[in-house]
Amino acid sequence: MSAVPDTPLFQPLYRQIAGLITKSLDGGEWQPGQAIPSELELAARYKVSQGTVRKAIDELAAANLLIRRQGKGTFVATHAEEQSRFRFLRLVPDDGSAERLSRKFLDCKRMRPSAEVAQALDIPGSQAVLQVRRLLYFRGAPVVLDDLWLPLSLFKGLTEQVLSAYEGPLYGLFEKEFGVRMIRAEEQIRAVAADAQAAPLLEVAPGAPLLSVSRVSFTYGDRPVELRRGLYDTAHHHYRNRLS
Amino acid sequence: MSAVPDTPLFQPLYRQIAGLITKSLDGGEWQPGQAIPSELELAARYKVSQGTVRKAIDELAAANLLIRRQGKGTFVATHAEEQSRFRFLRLVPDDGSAERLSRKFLDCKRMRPSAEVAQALDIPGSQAVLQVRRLLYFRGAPVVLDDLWLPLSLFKGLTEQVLSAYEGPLYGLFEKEFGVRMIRAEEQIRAVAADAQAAPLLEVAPGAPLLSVSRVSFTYGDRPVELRRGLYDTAHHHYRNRLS
DNA sequence: ACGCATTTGTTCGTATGTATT
DNA sequence: TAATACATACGAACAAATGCG
Repeated sequence: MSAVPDTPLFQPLYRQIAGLITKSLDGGEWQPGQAIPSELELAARYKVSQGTVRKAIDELAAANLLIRRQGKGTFVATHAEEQSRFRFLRLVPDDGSAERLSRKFLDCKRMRPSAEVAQALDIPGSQAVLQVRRLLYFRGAPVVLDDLWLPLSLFKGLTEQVLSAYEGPLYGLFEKEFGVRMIRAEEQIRAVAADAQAAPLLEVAPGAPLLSVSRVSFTYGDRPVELRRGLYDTAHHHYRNRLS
Repeated sequence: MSAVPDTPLFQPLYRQIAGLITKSLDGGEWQPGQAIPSELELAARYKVSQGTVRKAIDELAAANLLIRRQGKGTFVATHAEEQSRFRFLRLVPDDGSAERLSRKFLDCKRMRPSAEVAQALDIPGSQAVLQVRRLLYFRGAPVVLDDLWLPLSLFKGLTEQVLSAYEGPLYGLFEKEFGVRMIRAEEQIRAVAADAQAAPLLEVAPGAPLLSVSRVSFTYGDRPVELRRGLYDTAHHHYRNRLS
């Protein structure tokens, strides 16, 4: 007969600390790639033991918000490093070769969001979004056609020139220039037939089977900040996934 | 100029303990669904502190080999529970409804493995395998056509009758009747066109886009024990994936 | 090349809280 | 209510990696 609240009010101390650290990350107190204070410093700051801070950091490291490096410190995760480049891009060539990929931006325009886009981004239909269309090339051949929708309020100043000028992963640009950090995403994958618009861009026959990948990316606090819809030509590549 | 061994010989104590626990799991000392000894008992058995046992169990629980339940004990993970039923089946209906699924076994025969199958299962081409073909129905409509290849040596006595008689997930049958426990899997996903064989079974037009999912499942020690190739009709369902 | 300080990683011990039976 | 088991929290000590002087 005891009341069981849906959202428990009393969290263990280490989880409260994890929440405070997350709030500091969200607030920009520590920048991506930089070290956060040492465990002993944080313990003093929050008036808890080092072990409690350790457990809080363990959680955030498991969620890929932080990266621990023995002897050096604990660092804010970043998309700007080579290591994390394939954390969100799961398409790999069938022969396992490490191809370098290039890209081309086809379009970048502001627009009113469709109902679907507005719902995915959790914004009112009256709030403008930016739509970006791009092609990814593996070894010179087009393999991925991506459409991105971004809330304009978070990405003021993003233009095709800015996109084309930046080297490196898009999420690196987002976190560096706009302070928007992607920390997780949900994808919906299905097989579709290439339509008249996509087929020539991907250089496949109309009706050819393509992988459709819809992704909503989230920042701190599970706030959606990007909707992405990709069409993958999987003739010589596949989407790799690990179940555990 | 110091030698850096590829496989470090000296592992931390908690990881050695995790290895010993895994060996006991592999050896069948504790059965799926059953509780393993308490942390204090294990600490006494291995002559280490409770904290070290905790950290070892933490690792194995994170890898879904064990499940902790406060106040009750730590249990060997099992595929026989409703909760874990969708750990390996990632296909969900677009409308989010919780449909019940049924199935039908079309075939079950022993055969020599193709080169591809033998390589995936890491067995010699001379060692026979079992091939199983089945259909999964969501709400009465065929949605998944699966082919499974299993090493005959591990699944002696598996017949279409045994398969049809068993209620519940296939991996539950495998662990209960054959002592083979799937603990992780690698999938390769692509879009393909329905061929003349698959199209009528899935009740789609020939050439219709289908999701192709190739899976290799592993048991303890990363030993592959199943190859599976599924064709999913994603007209009203999608493959759900979480990136983090 | 060496030693030292710093930081995270490992291990132990103890006490208390919470969930289950 | 009591016993058991996992969960939380603190403290201490040493190991291992790193970087600096």
